[in-house]
Amino acid sequence: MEIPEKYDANEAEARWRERWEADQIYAWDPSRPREETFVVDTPPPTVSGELHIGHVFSYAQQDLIVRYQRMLGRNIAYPMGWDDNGLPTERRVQNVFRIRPSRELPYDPEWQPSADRGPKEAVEEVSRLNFIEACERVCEEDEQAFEALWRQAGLSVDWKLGYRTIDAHCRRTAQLSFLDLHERGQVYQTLSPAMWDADFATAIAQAEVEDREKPGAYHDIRFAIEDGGELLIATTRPELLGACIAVVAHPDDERYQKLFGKTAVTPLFHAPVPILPAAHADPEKGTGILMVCTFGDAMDVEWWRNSGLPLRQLIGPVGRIVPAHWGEPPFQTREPEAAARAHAELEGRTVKQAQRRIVELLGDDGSLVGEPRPITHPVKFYERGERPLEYVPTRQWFVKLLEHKDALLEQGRKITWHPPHMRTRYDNWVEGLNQDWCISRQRFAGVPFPVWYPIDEAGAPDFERPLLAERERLPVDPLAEPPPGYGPEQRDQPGGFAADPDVMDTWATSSLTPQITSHWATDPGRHERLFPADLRPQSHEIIRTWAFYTIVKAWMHEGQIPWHHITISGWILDPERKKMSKSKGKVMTGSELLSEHSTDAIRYWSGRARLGVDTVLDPSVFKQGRRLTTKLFNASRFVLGQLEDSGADLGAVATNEIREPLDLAYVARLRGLVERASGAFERFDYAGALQATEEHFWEFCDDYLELVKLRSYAEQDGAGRHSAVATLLLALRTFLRLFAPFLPFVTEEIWSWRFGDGGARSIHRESWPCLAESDDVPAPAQAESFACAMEVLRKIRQTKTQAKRSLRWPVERLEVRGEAGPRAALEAALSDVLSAGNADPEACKVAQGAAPEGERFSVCATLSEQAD
RNA sequence: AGGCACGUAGCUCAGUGGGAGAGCACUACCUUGACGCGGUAGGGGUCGCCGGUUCAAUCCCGGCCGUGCCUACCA
Repeated sequence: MEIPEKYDANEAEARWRERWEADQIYAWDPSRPREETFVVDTPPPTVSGELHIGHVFSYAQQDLIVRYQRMLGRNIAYPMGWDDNGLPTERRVQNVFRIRPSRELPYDPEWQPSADRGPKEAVEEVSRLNFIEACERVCEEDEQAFEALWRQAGLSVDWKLGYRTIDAHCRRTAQLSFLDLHERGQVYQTLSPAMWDADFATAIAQAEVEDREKPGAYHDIRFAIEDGGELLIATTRPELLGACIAVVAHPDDERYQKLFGKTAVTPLFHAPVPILPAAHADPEKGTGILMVCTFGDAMDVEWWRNSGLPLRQLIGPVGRIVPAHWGEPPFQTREPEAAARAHAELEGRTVKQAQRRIVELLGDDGSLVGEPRPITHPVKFYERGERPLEYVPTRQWFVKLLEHKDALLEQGRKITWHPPHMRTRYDNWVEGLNQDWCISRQRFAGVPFPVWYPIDEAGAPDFERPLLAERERLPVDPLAEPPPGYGPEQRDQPGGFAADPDVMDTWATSSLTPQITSHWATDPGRHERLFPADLRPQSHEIIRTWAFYTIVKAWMHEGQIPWHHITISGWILDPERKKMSKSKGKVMTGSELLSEHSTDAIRYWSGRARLGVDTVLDPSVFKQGRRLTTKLFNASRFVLGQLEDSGADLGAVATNEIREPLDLAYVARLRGLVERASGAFERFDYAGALQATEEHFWEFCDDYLELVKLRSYAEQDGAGRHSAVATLLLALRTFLRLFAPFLPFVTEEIWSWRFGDGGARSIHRESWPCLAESDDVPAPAQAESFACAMEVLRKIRQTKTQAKRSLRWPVERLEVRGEAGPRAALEAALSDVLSAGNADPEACKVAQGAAPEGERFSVCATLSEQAD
């Protein structure tokens, strides 16, 4: 095969991508047994339209491990899924098309989403199904972009194993999971205050909550005490005054002890509320006495639950103040009319607006003492939300977690974490759980609950007796299909049924990715072969969601761990050390960087980064990768060129012809590399393998190649030449395969020239280098020959550089002094040293003598007056 | 506030109980018989600070400082 002079990475990479796809070299073979299989539980990226280099970085790291395993001969099951459920998708669709879903509107088959509607036009309301269609359309476009990126990045995915979390198979799996957990008593429904995002108007789970430091202010508000006197409440949420159900202070707080049992009266609303001791009141904070509202925070919820006091819900599902009938329970008041007047001022306002207004009212009323005192404090947000969470009493489905903490910690310990300290994050999360998993979302684009409720003759749904779908009929859409035993005309009729209107948390589906790939729901035989998976690669911020929930599900359904190993990638940081996905301004897309620097160079950069370690985006590392690629190309060209140019039959040289002392010593080094790189990969330490390989490769080029260059193309076709060529070929075959996971394109290109039969045998299906390949090469008598030869050659080079001569400049006379041991090792390889240094063998003297501290030889090279 | 991790050359990062390293950047030189998308040589670091263990500490232990993340913190 013709060996090109220059390497055109973009051309070669495009060519090999097509070839690999055509040859299906990454296909999983369903006929091979479990023990030969390596199953990857690949992260299904959230199809949200953002494509940045951070994605490429972490997915490339998985691919390194996968490619190593493939070269060990494993049958790889490496799927790629898309997570197109959930709020990120809905939000994008809402913004792109400027539409809002409505539960009331009927489906309009003519309607088409259009991104061209200008920002000035009103937001359009569309039916649930039209909205879902728009979501699917956006996802499909994004999925194509992602797939193109993954292909460009050289991921060795078997695309036939792909899935989308909204496809029928995934919906069936998620619904089956729900039914199974229901049967096992691990899910329950309850009507209680749930953490609520007002913009999305849905409940969310603890795992999706994050704290943000926000400015706020203490407002000191005067409450009357019914027997006379008053107290001062400090609150950051004056707008919840109407929701106040009690006033509490610490039981040991002497300032307030005498008030316990009395009744306070709120300003504006004149509501009588008990003054009670409560352990959670901190005497140091605010005024030491606080109002309990329904609901200001999690503490309020917990305290209310145990108090038996009424629920005065003020904040509605869209984050505005709802109507209230002051004077009627639960809104007891001493002055109904005044309370109603105050409430009218707030009703319909958002929380923020209501706060501003009530502060004015309290000021006018004389109940606000002094000016608000600004503070910053942590406020809980839905991680993708923009308004602080509220607590809204609603009916939600939960998966039991709190009673299983110990078991879940135990499951975590059965999994090998890479790096190990990442398990601590899992442990911290499990230990800190304070709620069960809320899995229902009051949204649209997601997997519906396979549940209906019977409606009694009075028209009220009976939530205690849910009607569950039959397993064989999954997936179902309860909003479109009737439950077993009912007809469609009975929907929402007395004596009929009502569908559960909610969809599941996106994690309720993505926590099943191992079972989705294994076809747990439909194919027990395949499940047996693919579950548990071997590897879960992911990033650290979703340990508490994806890793955690996946462990939960595998344990609840089958008492199993979902995978044996979990690898945690670090983040890519921009030059300001911010996470790439959060970078502001212009960020180069992954595709741009791959084209500019070549995929191999970008993968090299990924491979350099250790698991779990955040990495700054540094183009100098791309450059290093590019340089390595070029060097590999050129060195290979030289080695294989020896075979091409030769009149002699060097194509048949074999390892058993390796006899020269220098070559034997070099093969010994190469064997050390194979052991080191393989050991590193076995520990999932691809970066260690790359580092070892790269170091050895540069040594191979700069030192070994230079030493044997002349011998390898010596005029006479002798044993020395055969030994050199055989060693070069062994080394090249070894390096190419050691680099193949990192640099899949250039290694394949080179492999195809001679070893791969023009690409018919892909390097990616060759076997990983092993010691047996060089077992017929005897151990060197002088193991130090290579090191000694290099030391002398370096000193000759040094002399020439200092004399500002080229490296081929002839050496007229060479004197080497050293001890007997090193001398013997050197002399075994002396002829190679002399030819590499262009020194006259007749004028070379090696003798007994002292060497400088820490070195073996003292070398004196006298350069010729003139070049040859 | 607790936990985990990190702090090594100007930058990005390896590393080990005994010699401080790589790439980039920088300096000088080499016009190359695989490679100028190259090569050779070189300058540059009290390995965050303070203690301890040890014959010996950048590495092990303790404390401190700084950075990042995880968890907690809404009156």
